[in-house]
Amino acid sequence: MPLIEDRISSVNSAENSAGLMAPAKRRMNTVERKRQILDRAIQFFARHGIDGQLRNLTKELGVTHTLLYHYFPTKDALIQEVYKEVFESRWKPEWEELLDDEKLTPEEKFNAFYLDYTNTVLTYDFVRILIFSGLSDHSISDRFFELLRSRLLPRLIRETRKYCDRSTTSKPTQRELEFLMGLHGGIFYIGMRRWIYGQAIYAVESPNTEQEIIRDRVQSYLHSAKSLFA
Amino acid sequence: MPLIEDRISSVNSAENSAGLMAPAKRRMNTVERKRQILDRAIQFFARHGIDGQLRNLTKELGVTHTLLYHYFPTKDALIQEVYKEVFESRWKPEWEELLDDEKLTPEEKFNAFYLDYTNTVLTYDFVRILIFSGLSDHSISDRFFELLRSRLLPRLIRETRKYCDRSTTSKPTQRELEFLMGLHGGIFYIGMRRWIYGQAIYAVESPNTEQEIIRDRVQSYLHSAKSLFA
DNA sequence: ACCATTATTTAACTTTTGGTCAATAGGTCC
DNA sequence: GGACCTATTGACCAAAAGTTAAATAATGGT
Repeated sequence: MPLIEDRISSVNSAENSAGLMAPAKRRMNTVERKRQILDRAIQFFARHGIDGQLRNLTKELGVTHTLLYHYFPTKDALIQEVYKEVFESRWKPEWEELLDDEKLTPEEKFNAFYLDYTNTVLTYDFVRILIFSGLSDHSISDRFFELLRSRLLPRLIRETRKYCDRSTTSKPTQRELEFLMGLHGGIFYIGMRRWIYGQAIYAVESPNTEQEIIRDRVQSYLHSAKSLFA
Repeated sequence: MPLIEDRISSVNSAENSAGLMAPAKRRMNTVERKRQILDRAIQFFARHGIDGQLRNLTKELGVTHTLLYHYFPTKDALIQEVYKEVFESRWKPEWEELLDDEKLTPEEKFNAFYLDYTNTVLTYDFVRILIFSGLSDHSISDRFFELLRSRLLPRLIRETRKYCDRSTTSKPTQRELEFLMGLHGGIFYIGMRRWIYGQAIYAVESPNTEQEIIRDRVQSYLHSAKSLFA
């Protein structure tokens, strides 16, 4: 199944055009090499899925596939580390602080949060790996949604209610949550279109447009919440 | 990578409990068998992805994996037919008629359309296969979005403008389209949560809830469009 | 009942691919 | 420069998985 993005320039081709001088083999120190492998593995598995072949991954690195086993006991272990890395490096605890900030209005919080969320989460690597995980063993997607559910959604609902001048004490209703998921999903869908379906979304080049898109939707969400849950 | 949904009961086990009587082997006629294979293949690849193994697929069918080659020249050909089948069987031309119906208000159209769209497109098979395709060769996702873009979006924008009492002649702006994609993506996200992330969405059992969810979002969308694009 | 047809299976081949292990060689320390 | 450490490789294995070809056995027609 050829990937559509497969214009990957064979990276290991440090092949000196002369074709004579020795490969200039370099020995890396352990931690550095492991880091390098992990970084490449993230991109690689994001692109080809977890069924991507180790030999192809290491080709990009310019080493033999057996070298992987010096750093990771098994392919699955590598993938788990990829998952862990992607997952842990993308979740920002600051989001919670932002949403709890006393000095911001609900609208400002929504805008700031979703703009940052878009730039952090809606990346090629993250979106695709999240979905690959969801399609197979759920190992990241479950963890990610659990954080979303417990840390972010309650705060977002609370801010929504604040915006509507409603009491923030009672438990969020399903209807409120679903309405919020409409906004949230609509924004996540930007990443889907961009990194799964390969659609050119204007906002890639112009952060202004992206900001405008989010602002429109947030405003719509909050405004409608007011009349829906009045 | 074990699938989380793997409680598949081995279907071929028509194994008579006695364990004695002959396998009662049946010869199917060509078209019938091909149909059967294709149907199973859709479910199978939706569940396991296009990397699912032919031997496992045919095990579900109770035949040898080599039998596939009697009906399809190669695995890839089978997958292409699966794609084609899924794609063609799910797109409803009636959607266009519905959106063109003179007797319905924009709001009625949006509600009716997205309710039907949800029930038709947001199925296990379709959502997963669409995404598997998007992750690899884009072979269905491109075609699907092209239809969406050319057949549906212009009509939805037109209805949005009608709702806002605006002229429907000029070309849709990016901002309008993006705002619409917010609604659209939010609804597609329902399918994502359900069939990719494996979240229990309330609406599965209660069509009422689902209808309510959609109605809320559509109303919000139309209402906000009025003020955004006034 | 026999024959031709073809759906289906059996056996086998090939390539791919994760994984092992002993051998090699780059780097560092003395 | 020699010795030691270990990053890196090359040869190899076994299981997995797509594919082929010949053998087998239902089925339908006469």
